[in-house]
Amino acid sequence: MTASLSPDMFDAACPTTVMPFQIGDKWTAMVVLCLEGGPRRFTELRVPLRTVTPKVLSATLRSMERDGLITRFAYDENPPRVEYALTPLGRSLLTLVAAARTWCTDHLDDLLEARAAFAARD
Amino acid sequence: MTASLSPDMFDAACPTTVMPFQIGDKWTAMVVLCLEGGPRRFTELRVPLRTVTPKVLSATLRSMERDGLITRFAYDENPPRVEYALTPLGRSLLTLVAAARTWCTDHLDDLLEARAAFAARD
DNA sequence: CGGTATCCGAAAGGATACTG
DNA sequence: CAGTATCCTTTCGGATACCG
Repeated sequence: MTASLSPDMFDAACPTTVMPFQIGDKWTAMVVLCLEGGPRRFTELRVPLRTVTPKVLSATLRSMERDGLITRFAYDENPPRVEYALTPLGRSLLTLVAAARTWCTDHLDDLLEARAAFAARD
Repeated sequence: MTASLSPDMFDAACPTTVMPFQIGDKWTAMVVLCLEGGPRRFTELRVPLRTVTPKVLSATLRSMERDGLITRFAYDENPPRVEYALTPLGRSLLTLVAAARTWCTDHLDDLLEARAAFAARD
């Protein structure tokens, strides 16, 4: 079985929020990361994505489903159970997300330094 | 000397506008591409970026300068001349832009197909 | 549990006109 | 030439509350 997702999976002050990348909508890349280890349920995703509202998360998921990045499977059970999983297409984003994250960690200091320098002389 | 930029450098119906990536603001990645071959002037950039308004282009350029992606050099001449050029940091984005573009061309068909399928059954 | 409905504020981007 | 000034529309994301 897959381990549960940590509430601390995404740092609230994560440097990547400062960085000039976006894959899909605001939460798309994080959802991809959350699904890397296997299928997840709606509420399960809300744990690491602590501040996302249900409305926005469902919109994100539907848009990702629409684009073929994830599948949505609703079990015919009560209480309801729905599982989201990466498609091969969604999985193909992982390398790109990794590349973007690498760029961010590699160059965060440069960017922050540039901002400080710019603020100083203007 | 560097060849001039073509007005057709960016297809108006470019597939990448459909794709789920964004580097910086809307025009950032295109500016990076425009500057790949060497320094460019404001008006020169407006040729390939046909639909960008001066207000938005100047905001984009200032934000890129602020983040250390480009330099701005104003010659002390009349009529005025200003040149924008990639910094090493900005240049380091080129590989990432290339990776994103590769992903887009490789997977555009998949994404379009997924959208059509989604639209069909809903 | 897995969402939807409604309302709202902020921000991005564009249209148009003007300037040193 | 290289921008700035105003205004305006659209979009995104969040707050809150409710539903099958």
